[in-house]
Amino acid sequence: MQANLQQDEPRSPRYYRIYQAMLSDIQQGSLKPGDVLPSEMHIAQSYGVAPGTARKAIDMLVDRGWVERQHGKGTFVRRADFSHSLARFFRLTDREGVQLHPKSELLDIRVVPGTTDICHHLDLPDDSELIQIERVRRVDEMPLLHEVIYLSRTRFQSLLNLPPDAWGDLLYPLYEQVCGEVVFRATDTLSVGPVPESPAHHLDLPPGVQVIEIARLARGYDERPLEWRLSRGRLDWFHYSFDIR
Amino acid sequence: MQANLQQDEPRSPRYYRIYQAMLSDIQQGSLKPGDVLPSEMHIAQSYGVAPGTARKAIDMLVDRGWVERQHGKGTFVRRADFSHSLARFFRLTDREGVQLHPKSELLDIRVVPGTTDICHHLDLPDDSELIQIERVRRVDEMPLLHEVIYLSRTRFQSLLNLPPDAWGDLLYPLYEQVCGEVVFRATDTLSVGPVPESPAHHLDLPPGVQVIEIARLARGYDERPLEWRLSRGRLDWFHYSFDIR
DNA sequence: GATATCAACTCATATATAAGACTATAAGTA
DNA sequence: TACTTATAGTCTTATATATGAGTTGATATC
Repeated sequence: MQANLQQDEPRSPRYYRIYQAMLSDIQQGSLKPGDVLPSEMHIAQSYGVAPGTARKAIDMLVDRGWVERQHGKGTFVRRADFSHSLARFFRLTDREGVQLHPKSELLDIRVVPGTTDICHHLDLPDDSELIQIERVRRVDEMPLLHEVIYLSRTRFQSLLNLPPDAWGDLLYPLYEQVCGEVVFRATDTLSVGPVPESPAHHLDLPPGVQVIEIARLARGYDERPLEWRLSRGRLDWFHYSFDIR
Repeated sequence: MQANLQQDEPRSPRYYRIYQAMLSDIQQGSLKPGDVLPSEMHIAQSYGVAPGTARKAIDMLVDRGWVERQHGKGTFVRRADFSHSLARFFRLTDREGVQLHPKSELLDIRVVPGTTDICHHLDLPDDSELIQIERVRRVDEMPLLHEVIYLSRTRFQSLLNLPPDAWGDLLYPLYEQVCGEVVFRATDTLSVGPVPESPAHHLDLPPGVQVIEIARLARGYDERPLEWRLSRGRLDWFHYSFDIR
């Protein structure tokens, strides 16, 4: 798991080199989500540094969202949670303020030849075969979002053999259980454009009206792109807040 | 500036109480943007703690954006910079990739009776008088954004006497120089809606078409609301990206 | 006068150590 | 059995100290 510190880089602080070494352990998969790290004392001893130095390296991993500390128990590789990601865009609470979880309906799954730009997003050769998944997300039977999802066929092959009742509301846990691919972070890009006919139909909208477009590129622990998706939703439900300083 | 630590709260760490004390100095204005903090050694001595404890308190201020360290010089109260805030929403680079800065045209400034919701945003009594400013932001003469800005009349009175040529492209430096009010952070809320007639005219759009709406609440160092503004812009130029994990 | 050196101050990195607080398990007791 | 207590392991807070590195201004030298 750990090795002695290389002194290849001329002068970077010890805590930074330890941070890089532990990050590499996580990215290469020798430490998986949920795994416990060695204790701070063990880390310090195995790298031959003082406890404070090891702790500062762990601080960096915590700040960047790679691991979580639990007082009295240990430090664990963090599993990202995207289960509330739609709540950023839509008011998903009932009259009592309780969180509502959108339901998912699988419309279609098939293998398609990848377009140039999607393959480019996914770091794949231009003509790679992709798995295309079409879904509708609903709250109280009201259609909220139409999603088209693209995955590398070679990495997600086993999704194709999945029985229909195995598809839950969330995809990322499925990716992990069925394909062993774990999403660590994602980049969402918002824009607005006219809705094509098929999404319009599932959203109960006339084709061509403006909808919010949420393009997402999801990446694994090794930063490699795993999934690209385009979600479209009604504008009148949409809002998004964020702080700047 | 500093005082001995109160032990009012039964058990919070020393570094946290020092953080709170220094934050209070900033929020109350005894430390202003650009001011240098006492050195880490001085802070440690004046609070009677070890240097590492004082440094951890400063770490918290740095992490939260209140101060900035400069190696060899000191630690300074940070001045927030909103001059590139539009670049988050629109591609503001020319063909060589150089940043373009939108120009501002002042359309109107007047005193208006505040509506209930705007006064509520600004933490003012329901019928307070407000200063209303109307502007257009342009890039290469192309209208990008129409802004309506609301300020408390009592706090921003001196803006009313400002000669037209004193208005630059950026408002926040003006607020500071003319009114002594400094913006520290802001919350932007994105939505989409139909454009009223007056903004439509200045954006070269037919009234009623959908536009991006950016509602901003800007706050000072003491967290009190200073400004509420509603900006509207063409949808076809708009996009916004962010990371989630 | 122009340049180089030094000294004092700053933050940055690192060590070694101690005691507190939280968790889980094992051992003891009623 | 059910409850309490001890213990070992973990992260957390805190001290005291030393050395490195960047900045600035004063001083010395050419």
